[in-house]
Amino acid sequence: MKAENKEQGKKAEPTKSELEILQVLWKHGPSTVRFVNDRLNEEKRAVQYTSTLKLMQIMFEKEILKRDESNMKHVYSAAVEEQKYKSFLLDRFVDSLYEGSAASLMMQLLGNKKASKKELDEIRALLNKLDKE
Amino acid sequence: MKAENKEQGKKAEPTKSELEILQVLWKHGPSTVRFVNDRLNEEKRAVQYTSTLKLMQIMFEKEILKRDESNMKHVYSAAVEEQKYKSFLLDRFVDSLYEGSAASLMMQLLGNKKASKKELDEIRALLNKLDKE
DNA sequence: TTATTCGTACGAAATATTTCCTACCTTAGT
DNA sequence: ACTAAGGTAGGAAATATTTCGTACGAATAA
Repeated sequence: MKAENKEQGKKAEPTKSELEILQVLWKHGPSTVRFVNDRLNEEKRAVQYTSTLKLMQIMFEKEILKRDESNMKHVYSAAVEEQKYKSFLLDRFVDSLYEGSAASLMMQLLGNKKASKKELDEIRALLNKLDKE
Repeated sequence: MKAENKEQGKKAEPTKSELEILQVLWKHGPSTVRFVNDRLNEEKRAVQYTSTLKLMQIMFEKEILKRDESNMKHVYSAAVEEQKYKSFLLDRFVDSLYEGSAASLMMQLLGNKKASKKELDEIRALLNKLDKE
């Protein structure tokens, strides 16, 4: 983290660990460190309580998380909106890998056959909807 | 980098900087460090020659890059295939942000209106093609 | 009241990534 | 032969990220 970011509280690139924490908070809503840590240990990997705490404190300083300090058990929540944030990450991903062409990315996804028939139908429906607008 | 990875030459997560170098090599084919460094300075940001050199040497050790040492000017190339590698990164991206649902990602992309009419048509064509299979 | 439990804060270490300095070698030009 | 230009290698430092140990305060049970 550059000093610039720390001081101005700019949104920085989330690291893998930070993203894991965000996912827990988006999924379960405002949570204590203990809760988040438990979820990480259950769903991801072994990690000490204070490691999770520290990371969440850092994310709070970076303004990626908010927290309610009125109780001893601080309750954290994502300061960034899930959809907006994912859009942002997605755009950056598309830019860095596909030079900004969303279609290229989709082609690749479709080519990967990662989507089920039902999903394909949903996509087609959405395409048609976009067409009419 | 874990010792494990260094010793076994496993493919590790590419960092932002590493990805930039890969992009240059994918785009221009086998290149010298000088060439890659020039492209980075032109297209991305100021960076010293030896920084690029070092990074490419590290990537070589990690087996992300290959190199031809028969001449004094080593010629580097990507050891990973562009499409395969991007697929791999894309899958990981989908897994980490959309719990593996490619359709969710596409919905979001389409919702973002990042695709032009022409691109949408291409996508529809691909969808139809997949349907017939 | 006392001890145990559970919380936060903070510092430091471990790990990873990125950058640059310096040494030295080879090639090309004079 | 000598010098300049440009190459590689490798170490060290700077920066970033992640993890954990320790200190200590607040709540709770005995």
